[in-house]
Amino acid sequence: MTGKKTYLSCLDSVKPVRDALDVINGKWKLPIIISVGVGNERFTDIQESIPGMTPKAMAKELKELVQHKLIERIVTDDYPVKITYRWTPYANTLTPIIDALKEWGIKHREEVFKK
Amino acid sequence: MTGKKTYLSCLDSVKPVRDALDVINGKWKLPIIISVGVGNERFTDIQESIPGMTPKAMAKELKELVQHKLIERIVTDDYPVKITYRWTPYANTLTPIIDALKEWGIKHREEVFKK
DNA sequence: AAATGTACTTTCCTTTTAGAAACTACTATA
DNA sequence: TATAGTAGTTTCTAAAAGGAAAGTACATTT
Repeated sequence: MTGKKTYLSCLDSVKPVRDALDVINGKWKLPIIISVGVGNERFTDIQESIPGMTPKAMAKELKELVQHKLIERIVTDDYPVKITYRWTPYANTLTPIIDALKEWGIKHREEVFKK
Repeated sequence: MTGKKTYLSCLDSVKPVRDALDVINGKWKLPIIISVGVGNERFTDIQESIPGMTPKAMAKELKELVQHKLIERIVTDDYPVKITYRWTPYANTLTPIIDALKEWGIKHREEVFKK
């Protein structure tokens, strides 16, 4: 008898969820996306809009988001070179995730306080 | 003049999202929740249903999920003591997040391959 | 000339995290 | 008696992450 593999497969769900987490996991990526989403475009603005985030963390996370084509870095070659960050159209596909997390977070806070 | 704070506030969204991430962030927490959700109840079954997860990682993540009351640990005192893990009712509130991540993950994989 | 703003990078250092492998303790089974 | 299953823990080590502070390079403003 093959006495192994008694568990139920859940890879149909686990694999795509992990694919998603590989892109948006971490403390800062979604906050950065949110901040850019509300209209912050400059490095310093984005960074200051998220309490506790250092420029080092910003630079690293932002690079990964640009690589994943969720945010684009735009260099405007005016005399003082201006750099702005914007949502790509692809970033819009994240709104259901952001909304679900936001809603859950609000309810979870209530849940924790009422206990 | 107050020449500071040129950024737009996004804390209304960032704070709850961070509250949510504090609970479900990490590589293994949602996979574990999914695995228990489909019916895996035993430590070894859950662990083996998620490729790459070591028992050490399992034990750590599972403890945190129990602390956050998303999963309960049930000790059945039969002659060989039996330990099972189950979803709490509260875990059900995560399904919108899991669904959103799963759907996005599926589409993202298509997106990556087509390029 | 000095100070300020912008967008980062670099350094230093400490704390976490991650993975492999072995180990424990108990029970049941061959 | 030896092996296997269950639910983890322990040890070791290497890699990664995290935070504070200062630095860079260039341009504008005062």
